[in-house]
Amino acid sequence: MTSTKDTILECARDQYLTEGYKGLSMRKIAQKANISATAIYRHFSNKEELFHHVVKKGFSTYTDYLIPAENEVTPELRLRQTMGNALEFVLDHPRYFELIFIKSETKDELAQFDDLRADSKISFNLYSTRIKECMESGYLKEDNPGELSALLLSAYIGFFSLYTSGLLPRSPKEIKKMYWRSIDRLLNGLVK
Amino acid sequence: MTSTKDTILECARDQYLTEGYKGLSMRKIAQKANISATAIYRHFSNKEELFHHVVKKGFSTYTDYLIPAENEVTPELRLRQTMGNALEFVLDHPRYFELIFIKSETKDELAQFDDLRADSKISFNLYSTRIKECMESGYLKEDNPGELSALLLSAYIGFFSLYTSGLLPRSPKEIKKMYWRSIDRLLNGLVK
Amino acid sequence: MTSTKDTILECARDQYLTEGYKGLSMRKIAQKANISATAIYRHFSNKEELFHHVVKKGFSTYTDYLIPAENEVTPELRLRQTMGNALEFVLDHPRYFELIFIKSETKDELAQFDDLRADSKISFNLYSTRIKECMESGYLKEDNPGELSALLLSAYIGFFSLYTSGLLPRSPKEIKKMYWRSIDRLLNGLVK
Amino acid sequence: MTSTKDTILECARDQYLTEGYKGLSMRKIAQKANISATAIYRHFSNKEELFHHVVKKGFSTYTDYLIPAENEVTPELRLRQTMGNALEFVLDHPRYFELIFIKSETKDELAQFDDLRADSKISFNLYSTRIKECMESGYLKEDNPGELSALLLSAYIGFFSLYTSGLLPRSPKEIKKMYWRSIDRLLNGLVK
DNA sequence: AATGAATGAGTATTCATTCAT
DNA sequence: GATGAATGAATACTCATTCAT
Repeated sequence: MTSTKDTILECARDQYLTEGYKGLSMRKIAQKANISATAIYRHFSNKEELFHHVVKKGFSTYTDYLIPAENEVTPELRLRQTMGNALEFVLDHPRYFELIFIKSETKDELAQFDDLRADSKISFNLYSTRIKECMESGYLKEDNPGELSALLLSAYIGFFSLYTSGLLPRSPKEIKKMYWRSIDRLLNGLVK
Repeated sequence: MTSTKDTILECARDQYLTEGYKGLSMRKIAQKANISATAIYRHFSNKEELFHHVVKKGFSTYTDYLIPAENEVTPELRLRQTMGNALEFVLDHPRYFELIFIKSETKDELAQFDDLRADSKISFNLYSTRIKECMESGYLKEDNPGELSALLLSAYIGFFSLYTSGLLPRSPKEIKKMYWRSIDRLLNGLVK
Repeated sequence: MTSTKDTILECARDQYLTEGYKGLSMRKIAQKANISATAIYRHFSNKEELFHHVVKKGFSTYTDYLIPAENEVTPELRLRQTMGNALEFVLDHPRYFELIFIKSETKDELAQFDDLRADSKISFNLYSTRIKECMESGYLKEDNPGELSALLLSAYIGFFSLYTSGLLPRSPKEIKKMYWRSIDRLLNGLVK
Repeated sequence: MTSTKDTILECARDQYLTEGYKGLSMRKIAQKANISATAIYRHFSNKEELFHHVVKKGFSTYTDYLIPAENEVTPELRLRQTMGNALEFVLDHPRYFELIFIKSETKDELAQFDDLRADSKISFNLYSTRIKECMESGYLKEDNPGELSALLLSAYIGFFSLYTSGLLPRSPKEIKKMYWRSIDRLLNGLVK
């Protein structure tokens, strides 16, 4: 019951997620979607726009992972749950992680799109909000919340950048433990 | 007196550093090097091998930045100097930074090459060595040196990944200050 | 109150007049007419037929310029007014001029259509009529009216072919003067 | 023994001469030349440049027809021979005639190229020279030689524009006679 | 009377690579 | 060591047109 437009989008995402940007060709997408190459242009005016939608989908998927953490009962738990959800996201969708956080290949194009930059800020703000709460509740020391968010996000991105590069243990079990140990080391200097 | 091989390598590097991966075509490299496109094949069996050498050059450049930190007189200074040199590296050669740390576009190919993974480990070990020293000297708490290196490297990579994505302040002056404040926050929980 | 068919025709004409033949695509016409591309096929069986109508419109526009010259009071004045009106036509509608007189791009198709050839003859006959009058009135020497029409028309077409090619002065003022001087030179050998 | 470059050029010319501009596609040219479509790019950097060469060839062919008229013994004969050679040119190469004189389809591109405009002027100057001679020798009345050239050229272009449009007699014999009669009418008003 | 979806053939161009010289 | 010629596959994209609704 999915529309052709959605099918194209999914195929483009899969294509990107498995083959990377250079594997993202209109022809290949069409082939996967079982339509003619030109039919794509009925739904997306060009490759750029199509990819744009793929990226947007990546951001919304990421946000969908983070948001439920708001249901936890204390600021500290909300912060830790946010980090845990971010962990799940990258393990579930490593290519999406690359797409929205690494994306060196598309940075130039993305730079121009205000909506994508806005999407970027959303995750940033989710971290900020969690951190502000933790400062207000007395769990974390008073500090610049923006810079602290940047630090936490940096550690997250860098950690899984190393992971996707194959420089850290591959096993999900091990990497999860190592992730949490790293978080603890980090928070260690930030708590009151 | 540079050999043709070196000229090709330099041109490929420049091409990559200015135009990114999609600008790295044999023809364009040859044009820059003032030779015929096919002449490249005398020196490199194909594009992959050529790019491989470019990446290797990136790693050695990075290592060349880090190593002089060994001349500092105390473990703590050596650690801080290492981090400072890493900062200089990314500001001097943002494309090389991307190439060797972000490189999502080439990760698949790189994954197969043991020598590149070895190069990756070298910088890792430089961090490890600095950190071990600091533990021995009593500056840092006893901990797993490898995981601590990973954390420091993660923060570094993630921080400048955000920077090259345009999500952090652009001015070198500001970003340097913010970098050091982040390092301090990080070390804060790690020192004795 | 214009019908869709007329709207399409006008848009096709505008498109042709501003963008030339290569800009005359069904999609672009439809876009301008604010209808779907396929809706055109309700009114014209294909592109060829649509273009055919555009050309017809060009001819009738041209004829509309020429005819009022009949109101002048003497044969000589009617002849000169005809030439003056032809001048105004080409300055007002250079693309129409090309379309109906130059039209090398569509000649093959046009060659088959009797109605268009008939339209072509109309302007020819307008000239012939004027010239016959001038012979009867004694203004022009006795000669073959058809061949004289062809000569006058040739000079007209060729003159503005050079003009639209940029080989003659561009300014309307200058080109008008030059046009009349050329006419005088021509008539000089034809008058009694 | 013709080089591939020449072969391509000839095929492109033939293609244009028989199919017109819209038939001038790189693929079709390559097919005619029995090479791969991409091989063309070894010799011409793009379609525009290739077409540019075709046009140049058209101009030089035209000039090659006109120049021998210089061998005639009197100014009047040289003028008439020039006109006769121009006649032969258009009957031998009607498509070249269109290409260089009608060419509404390529006017935009040609407008930018100084060398082509220079080529255009050459034929113009050949006429001018002939006309100046005839004024000096007393065959023609004193007048503006440039404008007279334009008039003669206009008549020539317009006449054969009508001819290629099918509005004049098709038979070479008839059209030649009609051409000369028209020339005589024209010169009639210009001679002393 | 009109639409949206889709198609197949076509466009110019770029690419890494091979081969004979 | 190096070149010029050539290739086949690929690229994004446009076009006129058909068809079911």
